[in-house]
Amino acid sequence: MKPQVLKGFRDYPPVEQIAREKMLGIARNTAELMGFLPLQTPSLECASTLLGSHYNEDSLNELFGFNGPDNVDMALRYEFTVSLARYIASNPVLPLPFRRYQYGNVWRVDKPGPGRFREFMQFDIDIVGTRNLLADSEIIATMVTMFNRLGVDNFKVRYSNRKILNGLIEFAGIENETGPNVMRVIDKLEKQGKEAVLAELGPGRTDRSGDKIPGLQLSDQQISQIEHFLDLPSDNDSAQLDSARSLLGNIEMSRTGLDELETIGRYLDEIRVNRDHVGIDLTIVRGLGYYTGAVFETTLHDLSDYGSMFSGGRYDNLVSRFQGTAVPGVGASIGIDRLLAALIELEAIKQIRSTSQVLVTVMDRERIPDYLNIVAELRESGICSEIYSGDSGNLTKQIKYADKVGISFAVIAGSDEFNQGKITVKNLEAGRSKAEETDSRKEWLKAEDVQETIERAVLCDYIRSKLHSDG
RNA sequence: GCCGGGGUAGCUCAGUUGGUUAGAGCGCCUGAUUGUGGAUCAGGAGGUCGGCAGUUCGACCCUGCCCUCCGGUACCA
Repeated sequence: MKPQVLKGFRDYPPVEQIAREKMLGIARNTAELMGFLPLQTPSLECASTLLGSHYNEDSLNELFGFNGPDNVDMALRYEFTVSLARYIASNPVLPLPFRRYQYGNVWRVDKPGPGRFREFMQFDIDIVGTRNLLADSEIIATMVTMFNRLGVDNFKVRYSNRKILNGLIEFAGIENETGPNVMRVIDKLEKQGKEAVLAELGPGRTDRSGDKIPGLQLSDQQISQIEHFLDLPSDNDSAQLDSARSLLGNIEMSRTGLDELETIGRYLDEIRVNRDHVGIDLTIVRGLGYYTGAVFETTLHDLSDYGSMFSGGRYDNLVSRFQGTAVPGVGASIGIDRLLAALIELEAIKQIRSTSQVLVTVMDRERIPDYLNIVAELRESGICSEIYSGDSGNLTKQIKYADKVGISFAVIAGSDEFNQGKITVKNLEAGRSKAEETDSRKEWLKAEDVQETIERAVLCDYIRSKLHSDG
């Protein structure tokens, strides 16, 4: 049968997975540096837990659900927030606020697109059980710290507050149930442009492929009020606050949102977040319906077409489904694979093909015990290494293998070396650069520095020093 | 979901206005070199032309349906 992977799923080859693990390690360390606790929850949850009040045919089709063992309806999680809510509801003695991070795969039955899959990894940080804006500020500070530690410099976390726009919607006389749709449409501003957004607020539009997109049918006056808001100056934070206040200052809800933005900004200064990396952007709304306060997105200036790398916001009705009383929270989520693609593109992360640094070749099968001893010694001294474990092969084949999989050093020992208590170490990296200098095979094979025969006793020290000098 | 474009060797693609034996580059394997990678040279393997059905004396090519990939767009708890 033909080997195939499921639509929307993919393999992560070693070269990618090595980089991914490295990046995840940095993300985990940063989360713990900022005082978040690790939590893992099951991949499968009860269908009723995941869907709650949204349980209907449409939502059921959007996740991987089935009737499982013991006749239980279950589904793969599509995010972590519901599981977090369930965890909190079922652990009433949990000290609040609860600061947790969680990462892992989630699954959605979306149409796969560029960089978009049905199984993908997310990394979430949340602080639940508090309305204090210190929590919002901590989430943003963590986002900034994480990017810094990932080696990214040219980025910005932009934030706003849903209350500002909610106030405007109320003021413009837009019906409550249309509110979320307005948010959803404004969220397209960056991708589709202002004209498309205004058209969708009104009569609708036709997209590039000729498909019709229905509009929200707002009145011209309502649309122009929203347009006015979107046109507010966007340079510095205080200018944005001032102009928004003069436009919406007499709407109480908007005023509250603006005050909150100001407070968060102050906290961010005091917690020493670099001002270059955070800023207010009143056009940030986020498409999802459940945000109630702060909302934020992170873009890389060098890769703005990649979209937001890390985004989230405040939700104040998290756990009500499970225990009646709402638990407020604020959090953010990274799309790990999108970020990895970006880090590779920016060369912020090195692509390494092999975990082994040394291949111990097997030249003489009678000497296998000696070769095994050499690998053991290398490993004991902390050098990642492997013995050539192929079925057969002359030295050519073994060196070729090391070259192809990207191992830097080959240890070679035959009777010449064993009789003299020596060992030969070939530097494949050095050989790679030498190859560019000459076309003559003989010359290349003889090149200095590519290979050295040393005392057997100093093998580990020798390789360690070489690894160091290579960086 | 909707609109559009593709599927020919492991990869990137050429090709045939329907005709006998389907090609290239790269990659892969073997050897020159069984104690040494790259380059070079010599040789070699690899294809039900996405699937099924139809039209035809004859289909990789035409028609229909399906699968799948790509681009756009919608929805997204």
